[in-house]
Amino acid sequence: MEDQTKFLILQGCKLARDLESNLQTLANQPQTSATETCEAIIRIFTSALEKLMMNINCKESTEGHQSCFPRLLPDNNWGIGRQVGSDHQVRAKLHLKAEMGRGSCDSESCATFRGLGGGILSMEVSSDLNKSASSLQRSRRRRDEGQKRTMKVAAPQMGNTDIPPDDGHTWRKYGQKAILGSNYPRGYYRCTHQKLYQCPAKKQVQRLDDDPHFFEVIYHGDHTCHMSSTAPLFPPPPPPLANVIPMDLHLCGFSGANSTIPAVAGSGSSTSAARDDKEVIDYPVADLATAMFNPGTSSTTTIDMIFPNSKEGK
DNA sequence: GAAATTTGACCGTG
DNA sequence: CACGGTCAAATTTC
Repeated sequence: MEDQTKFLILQGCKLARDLESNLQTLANQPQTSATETCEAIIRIFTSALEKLMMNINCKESTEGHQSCFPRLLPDNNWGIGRQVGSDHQVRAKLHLKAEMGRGSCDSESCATFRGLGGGILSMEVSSDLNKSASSLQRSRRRRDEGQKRTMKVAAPQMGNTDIPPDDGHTWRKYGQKAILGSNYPRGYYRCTHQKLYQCPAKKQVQRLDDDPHFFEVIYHGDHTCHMSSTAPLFPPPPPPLANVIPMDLHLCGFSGANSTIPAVAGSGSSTSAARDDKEVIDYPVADLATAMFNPGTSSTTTIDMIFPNSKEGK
């Protein structure tokens, strides 16, 4: 069993122990607290199971890379990803396949959880450090050094549906391109504070061809501008062991710099602690935050928990 | 008037 | 040479 899988299982066990120890407390709280914690546990164990299954499939089939990826995106009632088909998605898929093809699947971190309230449905972390240095020399383009994180984000169904949900940072659009084979243009954003703080963070946002309700958001580089934020949206490149869970935990980053829901993020010490201490998992908070940013997404479970009457009146 | 966005051009990579 | 990432001038928004 690979380290990441062990890590997932251990995290699940820890969360279960926490639930056990806090059961009396939770019993006196709204039922959603226990429910969400249970869901978080299920999510973690499901991810562990997926990774275990993925390993089996990867080892069973020499061209089994193809069987790896779809298992990461099970089409179950948790509403997570689907098979992808458009060109750019195929490219992303091929990228992942290539990465996964190097030995076992743990050469990359790839994790998909339930919709987390309809927000990020899947996430892929990849490092391009292995690219040849010769391709990084000139000033323009192909400067892919550093981490690349791909997220699938549900588009808001209210308000401006043309932009993905706020991720807690301020971005400045510097370009837009029509992408061959895609129906929707790709937007290029960099951190607003790029000049002031030499913040290298960038992101690309593109609506998915086969599911316009979702965006593919690709992040490049980490924020070095932590102006009003107590912690970066994404931590420094995590050690391989910590790639899966912590990255999802940084959904808490949605309550970062310019968050509109500080109260939620600050409702417990676990959110900020999670950034520094990977022992702490706070999926419910992430769920809450994401759900609040995505009030009308396909995964209504969490939002329904928060606002039982949310279905009506929208 | 500053900041953000738009958009055509430029340029590197494959 | 096509494609895609970035630049930068023009335009819009606040």
